[in-house]
Amino acid sequence: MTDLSTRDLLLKTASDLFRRKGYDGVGLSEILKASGVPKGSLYHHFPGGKAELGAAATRWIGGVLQRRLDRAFESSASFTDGMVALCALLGDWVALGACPVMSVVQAGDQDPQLREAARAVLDDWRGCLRAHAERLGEPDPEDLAEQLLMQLEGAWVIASAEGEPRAFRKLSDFLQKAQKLAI
Amino acid sequence: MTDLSTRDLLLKTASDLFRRKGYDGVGLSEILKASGVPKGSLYHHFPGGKAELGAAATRWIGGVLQRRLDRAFESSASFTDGMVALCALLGDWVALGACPVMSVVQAGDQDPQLREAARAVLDDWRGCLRAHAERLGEPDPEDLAEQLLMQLEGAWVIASAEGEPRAFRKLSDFLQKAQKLAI
DNA sequence: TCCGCACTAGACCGATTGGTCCAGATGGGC
DNA sequence: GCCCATCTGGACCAATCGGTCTAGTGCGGA
Repeated sequence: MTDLSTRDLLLKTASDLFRRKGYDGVGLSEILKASGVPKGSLYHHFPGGKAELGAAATRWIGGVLQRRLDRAFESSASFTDGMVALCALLGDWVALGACPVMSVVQAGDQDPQLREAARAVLDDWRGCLRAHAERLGEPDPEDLAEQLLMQLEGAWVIASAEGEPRAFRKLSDFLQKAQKLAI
Repeated sequence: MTDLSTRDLLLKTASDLFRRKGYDGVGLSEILKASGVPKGSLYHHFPGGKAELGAAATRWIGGVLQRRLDRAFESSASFTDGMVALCALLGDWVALGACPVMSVVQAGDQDPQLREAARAVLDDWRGCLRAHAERLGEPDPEDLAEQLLMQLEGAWVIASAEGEPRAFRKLSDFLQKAQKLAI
């Protein structure tokens, strides 16, 4: 662990490419070329090869995004405000790629590591949403977190297919409208 | 067009495999072996190769699923009832593979046909939901369709990651709870 | 100074990829 | 009976796949 940079560079490059093209859509050679890291280094840091790299990259980018999620909610006065901020953020990032979970789930058939990494990221995000819902005084934070995770993932799929953040803007509108009705 | 069976067999086999493993996770050889169709026939029916087959298979399975969607709503007294029936159906089908849209969106980088097919399927489904919402007397069918499409896609992603239909059951519960509140 | 370990660098491997090509089978219209 | 178009069957191709292996590099501690 003396050299964080090579390992982290691989994680960042790999997760970028996986999110853009999907796990099976990216070859190791492409990751190596983009990162400038030779093959020997990859197999030194990830002896399990592509599958281990894929699982690690998924968890890594999952953690990065979760920290952004936390920040969005911490600077918001209500849960709805936090969700609106999050939608704006994810909308701006549509061009950077799809949801990291979506990028690896279908490759879970080949290697259980990948499916497990995807599950773990979803669980973390759900727990994170639940905690903020509870903190901001929402009733039934468990169900609210589940429902919003669903809507976020769905918006991400649609936005990726359309290549533009329209779906996230729509979701943002829905949430604000629902809040107005509740007041 | 004398022989529909070979072409249709290819479409069915390909969409099955693509939904299970993703577009880039399936090789042509696997499709050919599973269907028993030789390579020459594939390139006769789909001169554009894998991309054309992928786009056609996506639209084909999209149409099949839309017909099931229609049936679920036609035998329901309210929009919520239709959605609940649809959730049950999709929940039972989780093992059959992910959403066909999700299977090809990320491969849209390689070939625009695939992205366009994914968009077209989403548009069809959205239009279909909107029509049923309107027919069943829902106010603002446009937005309702959009929101439910989002939730369905999100539930599908989560259910695929978890390998079980829990997410669809949750979505079903949410919709029924929301209906009770509105009454 | 020199040893030892963590790491880099990339040549090399067999398997598989998507794609091309053509020889043959088939069948309906003349 | 013949012919042409449609379709099938599969050999063959270069390129790329993920993975292995080993020689070399550089640095920290004894």
